[in-house]
Amino acid sequence: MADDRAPRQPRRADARDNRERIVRAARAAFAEQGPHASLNRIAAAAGVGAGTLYRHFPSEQALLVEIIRDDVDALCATGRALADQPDTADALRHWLHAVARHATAMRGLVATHMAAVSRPGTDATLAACHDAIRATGAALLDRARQRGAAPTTVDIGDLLTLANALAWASEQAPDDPGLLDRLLGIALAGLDV
Amino acid sequence: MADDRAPRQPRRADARDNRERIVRAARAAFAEQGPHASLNRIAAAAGVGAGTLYRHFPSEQALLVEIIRDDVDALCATGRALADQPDTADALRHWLHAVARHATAMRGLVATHMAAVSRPGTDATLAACHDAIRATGAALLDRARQRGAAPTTVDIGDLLTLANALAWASEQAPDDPGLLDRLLGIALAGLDV
DNA sequence: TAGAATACGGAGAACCTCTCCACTTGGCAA
DNA sequence: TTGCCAAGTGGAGAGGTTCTCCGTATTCTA
Repeated sequence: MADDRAPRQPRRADARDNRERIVRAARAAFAEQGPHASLNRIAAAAGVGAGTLYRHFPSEQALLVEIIRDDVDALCATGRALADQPDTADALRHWLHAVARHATAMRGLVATHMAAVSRPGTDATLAACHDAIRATGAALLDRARQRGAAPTTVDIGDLLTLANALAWASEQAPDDPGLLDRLLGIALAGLDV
Repeated sequence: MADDRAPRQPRRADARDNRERIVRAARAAFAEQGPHASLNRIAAAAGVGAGTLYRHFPSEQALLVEIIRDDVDALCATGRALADQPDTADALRHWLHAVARHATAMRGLVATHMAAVSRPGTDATLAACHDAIRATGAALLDRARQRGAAPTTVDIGDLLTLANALAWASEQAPDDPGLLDRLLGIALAGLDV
């Protein structure tokens, strides 16, 4: 099994450069070919050897984490902005849509994320991303609840899992671009009691 | 790409025997190790060579189809039985639960199924399974609609996709056995308008 | 500028799926 | 019963994958 402790910031300038090129190549490859993009090919595209790629990112998961970190920040910012909206249920619904859309932005990311979160030994950065999303969602859900706009029994973790599941489903049917919105529409219909 | 036309019923007794042993080994392997169970190992466990496995089942998908066919029949029977129930919305809900539970019975099956259905060149038997499930669900949905117990805009295909998506999500979190029911509860809350 | 710390890269180990084809065997016609 | 041949077998191997190892090269620091 791969050792997930790799230096986050290489000391040498050339290494930082390589790391950056690998991330760029990986972003392109994952977006284009999905989760099964070959790490060997990514290394070649970045102009480095396989050993170098694995030195920087000991696993596919580590690479994905690097790629999604920025997106998560944006998602949390969106959530904070929505917290000012008067219609609390609508804000929550909007945000769950955003979460699902974010999840589908990079094919195969949802599955990796979901699989990782529910398993021990998860990458610390990934766990932090997950916590940030969860906290943002919890704030929106609490606010909706204070206005009686959401059943008190619903858990924010479940809502996020739901959004991710629907994102995954819509990934499976790339020919049906409207699917994600339709599924979210059905699933969240019961949210504003 | 594999040629999916393999003889459904071998002429020779020894071949039928081998085929059966392969299916048994595959069922055990998929249930235990999930979708990534090695076909080589399955062949070895069945006591046949890799070539023999591939002669009977040209792809992993073909093997899975063999395994789920019986389950699909049972699912459709359940659907027909539910058609007599007075509470039409509840019947539909019950059946979607059954679909989701069926989907989680064999780890990794959902993903393979979903991926296959939305792609051209799908195995004919798998397509038939899918059609049977869809028809059963459509009957239940129509009946619910006639009593005004479901929004007229909801499509049975979307409901099935939803059920499969939630099944997939619950597969990702094997430590949380109640997840599937909770997610279905949230997602179907808006169904009895 | 020299030495030490750091990073590189590609050969190769160990897996995977799937194909090919020389060989074996079961079932049927005589 | 026997012998033929279509049907079936199995494992070597092609070509892919992930990931490791370690001799070599480069950068940083004192």
